[in-house]
Amino acid sequence: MFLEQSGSRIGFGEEFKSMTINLKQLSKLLKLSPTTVSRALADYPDVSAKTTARVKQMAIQQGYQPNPVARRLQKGKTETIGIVITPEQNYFSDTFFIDLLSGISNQITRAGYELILGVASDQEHEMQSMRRMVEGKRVDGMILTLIREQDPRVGYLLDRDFPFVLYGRTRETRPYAFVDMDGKQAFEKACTYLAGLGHRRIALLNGEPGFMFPVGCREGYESGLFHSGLELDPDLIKEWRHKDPSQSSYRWTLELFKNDNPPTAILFQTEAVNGIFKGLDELNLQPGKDVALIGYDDLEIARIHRPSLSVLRPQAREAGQRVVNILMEVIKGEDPGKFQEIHQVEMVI
Amino acid sequence: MFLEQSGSRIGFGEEFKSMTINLKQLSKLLKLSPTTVSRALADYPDVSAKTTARVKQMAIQQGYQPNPVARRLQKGKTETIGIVITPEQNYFSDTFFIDLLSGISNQITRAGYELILGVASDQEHEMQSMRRMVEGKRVDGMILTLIREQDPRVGYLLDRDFPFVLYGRTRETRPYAFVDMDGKQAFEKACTYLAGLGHRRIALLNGEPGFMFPVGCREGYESGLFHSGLELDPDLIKEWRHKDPSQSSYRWTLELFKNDNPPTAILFQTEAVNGIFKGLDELNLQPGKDVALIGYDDLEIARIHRPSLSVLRPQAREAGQRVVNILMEVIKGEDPGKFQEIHQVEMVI
DNA sequence: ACTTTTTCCCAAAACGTTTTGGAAAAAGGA
DNA sequence: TCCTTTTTCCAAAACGTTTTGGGAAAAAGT
Repeated sequence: MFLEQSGSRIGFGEEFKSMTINLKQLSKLLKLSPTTVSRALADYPDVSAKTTARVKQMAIQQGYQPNPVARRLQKGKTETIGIVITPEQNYFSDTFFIDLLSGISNQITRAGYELILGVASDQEHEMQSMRRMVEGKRVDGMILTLIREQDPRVGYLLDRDFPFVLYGRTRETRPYAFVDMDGKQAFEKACTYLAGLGHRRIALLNGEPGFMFPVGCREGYESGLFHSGLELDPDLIKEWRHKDPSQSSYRWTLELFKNDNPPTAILFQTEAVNGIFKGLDELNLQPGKDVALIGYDDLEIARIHRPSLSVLRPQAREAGQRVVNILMEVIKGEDPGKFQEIHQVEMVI
Repeated sequence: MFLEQSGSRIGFGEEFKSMTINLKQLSKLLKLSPTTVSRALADYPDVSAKTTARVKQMAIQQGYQPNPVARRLQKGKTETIGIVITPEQNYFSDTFFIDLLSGISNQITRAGYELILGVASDQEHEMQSMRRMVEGKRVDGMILTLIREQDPRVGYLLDRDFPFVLYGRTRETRPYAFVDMDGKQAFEKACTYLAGLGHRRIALLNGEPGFMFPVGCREGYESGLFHSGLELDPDLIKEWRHKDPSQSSYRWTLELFKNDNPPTAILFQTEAVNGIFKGLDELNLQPGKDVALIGYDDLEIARIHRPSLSVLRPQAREAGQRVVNILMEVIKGEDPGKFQEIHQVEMVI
């Protein structure tokens, strides 16, 4: 008996392949019209509770899954969201971006949507990839990250009234939806904290101008200095370049300590971390001991250097989920201007 | 005159939105049947050269793009490839994975296909995400990365004869398509190189068992030792864990130097790099000077520590392109067993 | 001039859903 | 009993392509 049962496993592969049941086939099995079956599965009230139950049971038993392509055609939606990333900018230097992506992806799946990914080597290809998605009717909405102060993508999408949400902000007068981290508040908090510890020479190793995020960071830094009664010294502000974050931040670190009155603390973003460590190493300065460091992002390197390093930790996963929820509303036709969120950033000492 | 022309820019936004021309509308414009227009655009020989040209010109002028959803329904293909990544394993610690992804994405776009991305938090969700894609008829093929020795994903896909290609290898007797890096040869080369420099105590900080890649690395390491006439010392082989590559490799680094006869060189993969540096730092050992290091992957940290560090650099981008090309063949019905490629890895001193 | 071939085009069907606009049957109200 | 309302179902159309299976006109062959 038992042997026979397990013997039935022979030819299993074939069974798997035939598991793609049609709506029509399913309705034939149930002796109902495709219409009724479709409506039963969608819980329409105009099909009796009894048949609804019967239909659903059979659907499960037969492993029926509606063909998404057919549904999309009929519904006139792609049920798809697009995102384009660029490798030249070190998106992936830490868990931060993958956390964001994780939040985005999971929420999209929960909505029954798909996430399609483009990888572009530069700004031009980035635009090209996005246009393919938008003009090729491949997505219902776009998610934009790593936003520049002047970002042509935003104007492009606004011009054709195409749904999108920014992770970040840009300089644009027309209303648009975004979720942003409060870099200003984070850097202000960090700066004030360091001043409270007695630091009088606090450096900022900031991101490249042109991108929006460093703007807020600098504002927060300056505000933090001001509220702590410290003077701003332009020599303590350096900007690493996106092309080579490590190299440039390494050089700027060395530069900072050529100063007659060198810094005792450095504020920075993720991308600069390796360069700074290399620089300090070369100068025989102990991070966290000779120089206090606070970085923006849940830095792996911070974790392993714990407890010598504090971090400003954005809730990337939650932000990603919000971005998707907002995008769904915008796709439904809600006014994008209603969705402008600035999330607080936690400081972990 | 000119003023009038530029005046026509008013209401441009509306024009953009109406730019979605239909095949039917296009054919009406051309006074042709949709059939002919469709066939003209697809370069069928049974439509005259003259009309083909006329159709194409009008298509461009009107910005016509065939609706991909409709095409997919008719063709019975999704024109979509799926990939699932998991954040817990540090995919993104270096440019390596983004390079691979970049190669994959670009080649997929070139084929007119789409790449849909799943992000799974663990092995179970990884499987779940893949099943959604496969059983939900959302993709024509899958790409698998970070392969385990025993990988349930491979069995699953083989069972239902679903097209897929591995980046990596697994233990499976049935034939399947893969592109793999020759980790064995790479580590053998590196080990031999170090021995040639006079190193007699070479350590291996290897990946977690359970994954396939470290298996080859270890084979190469042992083979390299053997051919250099060096004896294998089990105390010089440590394995970092995927859960916390930095922490575990940091601890193992310290452990390695507690040895009465400590190593003078370390071989490792990307993920261990931060832990090793932290460990060496704590031991006051200069990387590249007191201890020779060779890492697998085009490590950013290696680049900034240049020239103190050598690397084994996989051609990730090219590999990604190959994976896609192979997958396309498999989708067409080619025998997957024909496509089993092992790519050489370059050593950069 | 008549047949045969070639060239060029098209109407209709199909892909698998969902939505629209009823229609039949059952129930309720007088 | 007859009319109205409610319940429950369904046929047909639609979404925008591509493919199938011709068919008419023009060109070529005899």
